[in-house]
Amino acid sequence: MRYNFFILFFLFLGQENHSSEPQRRILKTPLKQSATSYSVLTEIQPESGPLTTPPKSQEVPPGDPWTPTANLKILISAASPEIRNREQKKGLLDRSEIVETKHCLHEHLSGDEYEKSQPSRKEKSLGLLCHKFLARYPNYPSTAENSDICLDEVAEELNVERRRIYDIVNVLESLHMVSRLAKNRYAWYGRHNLNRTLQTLKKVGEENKYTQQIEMIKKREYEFELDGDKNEEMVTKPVGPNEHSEMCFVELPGMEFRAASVNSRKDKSLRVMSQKFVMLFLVSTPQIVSLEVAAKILIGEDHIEDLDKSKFKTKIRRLYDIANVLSSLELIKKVHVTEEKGRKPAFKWTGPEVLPDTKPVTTTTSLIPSNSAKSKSPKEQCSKNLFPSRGKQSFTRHPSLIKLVKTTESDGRKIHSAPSSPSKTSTNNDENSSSLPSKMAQLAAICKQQLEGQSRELKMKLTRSTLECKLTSSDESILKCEPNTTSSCQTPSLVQPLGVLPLIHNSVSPVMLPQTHSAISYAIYLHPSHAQTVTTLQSVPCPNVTGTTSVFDANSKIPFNQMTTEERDSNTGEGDAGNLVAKERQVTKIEFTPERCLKRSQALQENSSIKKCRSDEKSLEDVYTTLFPSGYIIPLAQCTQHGNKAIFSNKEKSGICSLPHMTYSSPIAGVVPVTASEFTAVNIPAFHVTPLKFMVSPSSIAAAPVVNCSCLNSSHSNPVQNPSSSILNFTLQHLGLIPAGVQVSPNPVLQPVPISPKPEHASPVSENVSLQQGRVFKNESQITECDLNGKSGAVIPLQQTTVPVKPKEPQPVTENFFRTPGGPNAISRFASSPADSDGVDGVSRGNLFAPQRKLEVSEDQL
DNA sequence: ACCTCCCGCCACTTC
DNA sequence: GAAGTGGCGGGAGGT
Repeated sequence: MRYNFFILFFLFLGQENHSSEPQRRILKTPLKQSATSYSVLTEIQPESGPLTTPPKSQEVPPGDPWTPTANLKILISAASPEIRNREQKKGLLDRSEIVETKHCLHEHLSGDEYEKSQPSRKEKSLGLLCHKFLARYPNYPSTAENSDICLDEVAEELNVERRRIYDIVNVLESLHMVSRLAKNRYAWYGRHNLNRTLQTLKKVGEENKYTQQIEMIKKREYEFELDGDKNEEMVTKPVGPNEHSEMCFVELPGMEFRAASVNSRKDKSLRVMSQKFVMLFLVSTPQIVSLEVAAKILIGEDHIEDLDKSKFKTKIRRLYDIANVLSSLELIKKVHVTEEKGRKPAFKWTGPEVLPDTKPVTTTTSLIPSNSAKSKSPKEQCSKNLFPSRGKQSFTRHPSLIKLVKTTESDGRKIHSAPSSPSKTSTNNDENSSSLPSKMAQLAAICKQQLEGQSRELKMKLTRSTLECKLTSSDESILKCEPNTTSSCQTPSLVQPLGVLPLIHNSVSPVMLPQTHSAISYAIYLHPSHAQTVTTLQSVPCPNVTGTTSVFDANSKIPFNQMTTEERDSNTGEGDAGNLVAKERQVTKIEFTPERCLKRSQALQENSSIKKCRSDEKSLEDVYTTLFPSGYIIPLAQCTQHGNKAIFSNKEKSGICSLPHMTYSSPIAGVVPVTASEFTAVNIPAFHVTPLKFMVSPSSIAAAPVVNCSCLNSSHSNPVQNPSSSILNFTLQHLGLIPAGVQVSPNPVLQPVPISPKPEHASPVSENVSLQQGRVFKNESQITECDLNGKSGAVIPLQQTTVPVKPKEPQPVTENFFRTPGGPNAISRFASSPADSDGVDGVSRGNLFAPQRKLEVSEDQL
């Protein structure tokens, strides 16, 4: 009997692989293209070897799924339903025969054998089941094909409970790959709608500020690490403006749910979770999301009070379910991020790059986060203005409202809906890869526009605007809120509601304080964790990311540090352009005022052992350099060339840019008071991975353009060339600060030993990382140069907050930052140590204040 | 011990 | 009331 199975299985394989047309016609539902089927089957039966020799189950060591016995198991579990299906239709077998076959199998095998012949747990996984499910249908079904899915049929053919099919279908539904037609029946759309859906999800995710939420969660995790159990509630506490939001299912026009039952459970359903999960990937850079963060965000959005462990576990379970299906769709891939805490499961987006939707009307969802309308902060007001035309903010998902609108639109849209017009959607994202040249051109244009606009703007408002605000100049939509942003940046009295504030900061942002309090200009560096990092790997706040967003376009580059090589590779081309707009937008949302910093600091650190914050403005005056729990106030005048020199030389010594492993330091910093002299004295290995953010005094005009050149940097095609240097010169020339043809050395000090990306190249880190890092350091150099040139601009290590700075006077707070291996004393040791030959150590040592998390991303087979 | 996630109970919804 | 859906969490297989 077992032989019969193998024979039938081969028949099955042959049919699948060749996928003959007659065969397709026989089936009620369209078969997937042979390629896919083949891959699926390959997975099911990969190189199993001599199938002609039926294995004896006893001889096979258990546990190896690809042993002969495993083949048998697979045969039974996977092939049998298919065989039955096909043979049924061919009239060779009927159901009774199948049953009989199974029965015979059972009889022929002993209890133990039969037990072993049963598919293992793995072979019954949802992922594999989903593979089989997907193999039944074409990616892009034609309209001629009958794409109805009968759940009963499928369940029977796949030999699973219908319950499992629901799991799959629900996720597919969230991507609009299927839609429910009626009881027990679904329509298969394949991937026709996928790109639209992803675009929409990305947009909604951005609007929902998932990036910031991720950021906050990571920050809180870090704080939790620092402060122990005390802050547990903070760690799990939902964050962001969406605390009270119940984001609902995002629908596409023409894809509305037809069953009320579905609608009634939408809010909790796997569908919504799935969409949110996908959103997290789409708004993250790199597109890696850990289950933990995802679960927290999803929980946070539901109910703040339901933060017990069981809820969390349940969420994780559901996320696994979703992830399995998404993995089968090849949209995500399982990876692991390794940090100090240990190895954490995460998933990496491997689906199509999702470009910002340029045609909002066609992809506008009928749903928006319900909280949108609730926001009243200036920030939210500003945010509202970003999407005035869409009117989405005015909607909440009320079924009656939505249905009213949809019913009128639906029919018409359905006519044009993707399922019936594959060619239309096929031009979308799936072909994104082919649009790279245009993307690059677009990117270049954007950068150019930015540069020009910024230069102009800089001259006019140099002393008034933050660099971040200026960066927005190229973003049309952001411009609308610029007055707000600008004024808020300058108006210390403008205090952001605490609940919203943390989410506003996408990056550590230097803020120019009006020199009303003292003659000293201050740069305030907010907590890096609010920076754009978001994207990043689970609970691995990356200083690079957090610190540089607005200045060095860290969004697009720093995250590279955290990417796997594969990811970096895939991102280099398409990612930058695609993410640029979003990144810029995020950058422009930064609003800082001293009070905000203080308030925010208070809020964030309230339960923290880090209580260093001087939360009155007086401190700004009285304290040379005032410590902020989440940032620094650094008198620019004190950030002397001297200090920078020390830093740079140190970096130089330490082989700075080396970042061989996926090792990242935490962005969390800023709790250590740092004076200029301290900076000077400190050796900062952390600079290895710490992008700089620098402050520009009103009189300094050279630095700002450099800052604004981040986009240029990002588009720079030559990773070896020092982009910052070129940009610096270009900018200076552009601004008329130096005559054309004159080249300014970024850093005379370092000139003899140009900061070379070589160390980075030597490392496993990709060129992107190297470029990024090289750029960062060059920027530092540039800043130094400006300072040297007598401009009062100063370079302030942004994440230097994460820099190992040993406080002159021991403060309790700082203790928290010396938990990293080596302890407080290690600072001096590290400081005095020569360049770290290995970038990893350098990084680790450098981040004495940060949760020294060694982050490694490994990819697993799901 | 922890990670994964299958499995099926059972509440809710629809027919 | 039966059938369809799907939330949910126990607990077992896998690592």
